[in-house]
Amino acid sequence: MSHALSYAEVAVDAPVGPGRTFSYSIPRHMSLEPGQLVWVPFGRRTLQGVVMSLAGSPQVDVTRDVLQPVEPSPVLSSTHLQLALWLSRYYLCSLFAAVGLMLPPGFEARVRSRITALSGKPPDSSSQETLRPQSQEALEHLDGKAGLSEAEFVKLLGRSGDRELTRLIDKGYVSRRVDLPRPLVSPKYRCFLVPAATPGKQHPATQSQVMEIAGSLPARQQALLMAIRTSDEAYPASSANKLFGYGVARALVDKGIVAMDWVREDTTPYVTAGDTNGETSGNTSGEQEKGPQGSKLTLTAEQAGALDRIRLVLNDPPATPRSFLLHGVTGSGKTEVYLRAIQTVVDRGDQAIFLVPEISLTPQTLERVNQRFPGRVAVLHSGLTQRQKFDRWWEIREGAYDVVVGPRSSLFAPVPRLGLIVIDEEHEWTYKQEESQPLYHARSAALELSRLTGAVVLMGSATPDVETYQQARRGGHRLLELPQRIRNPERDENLGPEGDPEVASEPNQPLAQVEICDMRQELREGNRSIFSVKLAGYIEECLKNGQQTILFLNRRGSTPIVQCRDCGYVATCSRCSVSLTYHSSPPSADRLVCHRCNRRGRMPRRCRQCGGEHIRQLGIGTQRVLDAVLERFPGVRVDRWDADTTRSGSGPGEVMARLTSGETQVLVGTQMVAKGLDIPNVTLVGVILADVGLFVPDFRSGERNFGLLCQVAGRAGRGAVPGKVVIQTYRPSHYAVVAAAAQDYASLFDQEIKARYEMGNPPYNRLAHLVWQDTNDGVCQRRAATMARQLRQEAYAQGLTDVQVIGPAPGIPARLRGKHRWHLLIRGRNLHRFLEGAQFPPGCTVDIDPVHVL
DNA sequence: AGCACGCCGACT
DNA sequence: GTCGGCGTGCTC
Repeated sequence: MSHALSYAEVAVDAPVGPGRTFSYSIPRHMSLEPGQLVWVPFGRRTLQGVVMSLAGSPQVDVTRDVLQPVEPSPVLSSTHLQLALWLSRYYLCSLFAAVGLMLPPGFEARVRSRITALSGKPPDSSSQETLRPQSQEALEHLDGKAGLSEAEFVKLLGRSGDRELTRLIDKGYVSRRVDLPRPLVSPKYRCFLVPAATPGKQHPATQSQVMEIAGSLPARQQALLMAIRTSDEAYPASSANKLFGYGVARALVDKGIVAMDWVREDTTPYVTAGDTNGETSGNTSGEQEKGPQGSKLTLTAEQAGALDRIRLVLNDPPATPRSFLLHGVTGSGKTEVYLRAIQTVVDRGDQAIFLVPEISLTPQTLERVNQRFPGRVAVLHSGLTQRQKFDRWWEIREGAYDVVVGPRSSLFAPVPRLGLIVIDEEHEWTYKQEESQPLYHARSAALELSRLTGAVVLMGSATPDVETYQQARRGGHRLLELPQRIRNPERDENLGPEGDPEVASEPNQPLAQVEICDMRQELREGNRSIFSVKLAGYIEECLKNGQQTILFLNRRGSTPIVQCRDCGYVATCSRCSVSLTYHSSPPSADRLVCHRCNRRGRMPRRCRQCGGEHIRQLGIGTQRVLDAVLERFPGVRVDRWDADTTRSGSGPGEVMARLTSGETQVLVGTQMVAKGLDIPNVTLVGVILADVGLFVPDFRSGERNFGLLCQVAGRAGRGAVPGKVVIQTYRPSHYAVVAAAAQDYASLFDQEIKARYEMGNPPYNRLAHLVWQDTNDGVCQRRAATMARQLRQEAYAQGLTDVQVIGPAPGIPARLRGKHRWHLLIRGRNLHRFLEGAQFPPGCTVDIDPVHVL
């Protein structure tokens, strides 16, 4: 055989550039395969890495050996390795960071090094005097001990202890020993004893043969054999040791009479939706009866048409594109289409991944998936213990489930034959990871995974992301429209009293009646209260009829925006057309600042548009709304639900309970009340001030507010009485408000896409968002500015006229956890080619395709 | 991330 | 003169 591939290209757990691997030699008699997790030496350290590929020759002349594999066989498939490579290059993160998304939970580990004293003899005793007293003390502390962890010892050494430690090691006072930890969680096996199929190696044992052999055995072995043979269930090896003594089982195994059967322990029962419901819903009592596999429901013509088109692509592997956007109004039966598409894949022996924005908000959807595929659904969520996550991972890999349901990270579940990826509520920004590297979007990653595997992607939404919708219109996805609500709701058959957001709760139930209320007019008529005459009247009526009201306040807009109360004008940056932010404290006291390009201006005393003097910051807190309710309607039982309530005191459970029981007459809340609440007795929803949030200096604020207002409006009138919605605003003509009131996605899309085109925002350009954070504001700004200069030069040098560098500007919030933030936006048509070569310094995070640009 | 190498201010 | 600050650069 020709000399084998004796080098491994390894993605090392170090912050190195995108796609970068390091070459290691594979020692003789160690065999490695791509996808294996290994320990490798890296500089002075020992780190984990993943073997990306094997090679006949290394990248450099001198290589070091792979130390050892973490597990004997690969943990990642070649598909996942390719996906990781794509993620790393696209999102500009280290290859290991990307690979880390796909590793079995609990496998990532760092070495723990221990410091031990070297017995007595410092090589040259003259150096004894040069030791710092603190080091002397630390060394004494070490005497007679088995050693200290490196961290503890460094702490003992005091100031710049790490440097002192290397000196002590070099001089031979102490030594550092590294142990490679086993994975935090490793597979747990239980050993069972079974009668051997082939005693005496060759011939299958007949009953009499076994009895014959048994007869000649020592008494204890005979007894154990009988126990094993007569046991109804698998006989655990642990009982054998306990009851018959250690080594008895061993003897039987050695004689080939009994075999050991290692079974991976199933520590978790199959999940049912009940596991994840928590307290979010007043659930159906008792066990849900397991429905038949198929549904008795007949599909509407539209649903059937959509499903046909999906099946056509499922059955035609070369067909492209392999992605669908299912645009269906609330109640149009999208979930039924998902379920049948999944059924098609499952019937041919493949699996599906079903992504949901947030597991706790979708109990009804979970319930339906579980009913359709009883016992074949793995629900992944943050409530699982490490152990449970780990076991679930291996079960999925072994093909124990047909459907994996979960949040964005579930996309990387190791399903063996992926046929379909469903992305429910495709527009939700929880699909973008924002807190830790890689800052990936599950939708983009799913599309890449589809390219790699041929799996079909099915995205659904009532209010699609305008970028997705645009791509669908351009042929990038196949567009499926479900414009009609279905007439024959299935709630009575399949669901508990909580109903289903997909299905109208009453046949032919009308959408709530939405009214826009012009607060400028109210002011002109002398009404300075936060309630319009109309809303106040409706609340009163609602109270009188014993119905409940939800008052919604957009909290996202805690940004101090400046608005004219007479005409609704909002101060915006002339260059960026995002709203300006009012600064009251020093460096730019009483100024308006653009948080995109950092342009600054004076706070106007009069409105630029109408000359009026009622120009001021807008913003109302939940507490103020609460007080206003009590003032206007004394004695009314009013409750509050926002981030503060959730964190402290009476949790959301109590708030929910009071609302469900009908005790609460008026609920004041933020974002949290917009999603999922389904209380039939809520007949009125008031949006206190739609303008807040409409003008957050982010180009997506219009789109986002449209979605939010649509959702809020959906909270009213879910019972028998038709609902009413009042949207109060100083800008009644704003396209997002008008479109939301009419529940008209097409209109929102047309205007939004035009604005995107005019401002050069996505999808017409791609974006990268760079954020610096530092305790020192000046340092932070300087670094961002230096980088901006370099990037502009580079773009100029490469002749890329389409690349723009915007900023730096202070972030929003300008300080976060004690650190100042400055940010920079890079925009361009072919942004990726430009960013490929760029180097980003530490302290700066790069967010490709950001969903928030603040 | 660590840990080198390297170049400037305050101390034995 | 050194010790030690932390600014770039490399680790197969």
